[in-house]
Amino acid sequence: MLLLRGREAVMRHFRPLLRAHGLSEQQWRILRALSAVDAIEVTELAHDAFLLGPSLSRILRDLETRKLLARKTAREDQRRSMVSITPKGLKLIETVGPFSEAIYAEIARRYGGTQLGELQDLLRALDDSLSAMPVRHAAGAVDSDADSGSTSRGKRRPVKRRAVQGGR
Amino acid sequence: MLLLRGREAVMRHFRPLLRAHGLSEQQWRILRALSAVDAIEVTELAHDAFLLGPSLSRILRDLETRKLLARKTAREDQRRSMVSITPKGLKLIETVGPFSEAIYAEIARRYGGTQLGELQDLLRALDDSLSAMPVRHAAGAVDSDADSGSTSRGKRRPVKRRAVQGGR
DNA sequence: CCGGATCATTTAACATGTTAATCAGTTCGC
DNA sequence: GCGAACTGATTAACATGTTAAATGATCCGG
Repeated sequence: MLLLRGREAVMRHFRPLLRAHGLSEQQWRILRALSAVDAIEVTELAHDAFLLGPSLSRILRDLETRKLLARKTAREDQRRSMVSITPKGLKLIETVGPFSEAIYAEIARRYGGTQLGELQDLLRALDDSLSAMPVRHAAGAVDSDADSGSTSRGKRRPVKRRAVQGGR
Repeated sequence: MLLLRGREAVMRHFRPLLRAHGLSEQQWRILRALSAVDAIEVTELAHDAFLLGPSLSRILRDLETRKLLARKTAREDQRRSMVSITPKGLKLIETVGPFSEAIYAEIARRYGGTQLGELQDLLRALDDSLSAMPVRHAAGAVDSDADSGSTSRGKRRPVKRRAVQGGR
């Protein structure tokens, strides 16, 4: 909960800037990630921008339409699609970047550089600790009621398919 | 970004448990908040569970249908709606709670109680620092292109209505 | 009173999060 | 080579996030 509140407290200061340039946080993360490389696969980009495939897929479609990035399928493996930022996208980054950095600097100034560094260290350590921790699968949970509602989660009708993925 | 990753690292361990009992994170936060009070107004609940009104409104509708909570409009002010948890909701909390606490304890054990405490302190301090910081409104941004896309944000057509709300 | 302002909540509309399913391209065993 | 299995990306379906608008109730100044 504190993590959620902390993130919101930070983003509250960046959102107006991004919004004024027609960007969402996610779109900004994508363009930033792209600006650091020449070209990148979609899966790798999803990792870098911390987005799930479906979200990324939709946003790429939009940003491609807006000509902020370009895609071309890799020649050696036609499943892969290589994404790269366009000059127009780069220009946008260069326009917004300084303002973003100014906000970041102001946050660091208010919060204190030392604390900010400590916080980052602790967050990285948290990530490391928990990535090594196995996820418990809640065996034996009963869930006697999850289907009595009208729009609750987990209500998709099970399609009764085998768990394997072959047979497309 | 680190805040986002940190939160995801934590929630990854809770989600399977909640899911097995037919609950989303948000629904869990709502029930937890309700279990701590007798009855509460929607706006106050939104604050406690850190949700925006519209999200809360939808989820309340669902949880009410599932009989995990109940609503009744306040007699002194019919705009206000008082929300309270039902016995069924309480029972669910009591069922899931111990497992949730076990997961939390395991996280604390792996990460270290001292670090966890420090992290919490730093997050609270961050929240405090930034809540006192004014939000800059990005005056002068040009946004020459935000409307060239097909599904980008901020593209709702302005309805050209007066800003006042009277006249019903 | 009464009509405009304000307040609490919900609805609307669209973007994103999330899981499952689909689709197309590739790999591998035979 | 060919078909089953696998992989990368997208689509589908639904929940939630987010901003604006609508709705109904209360307040308040004349």
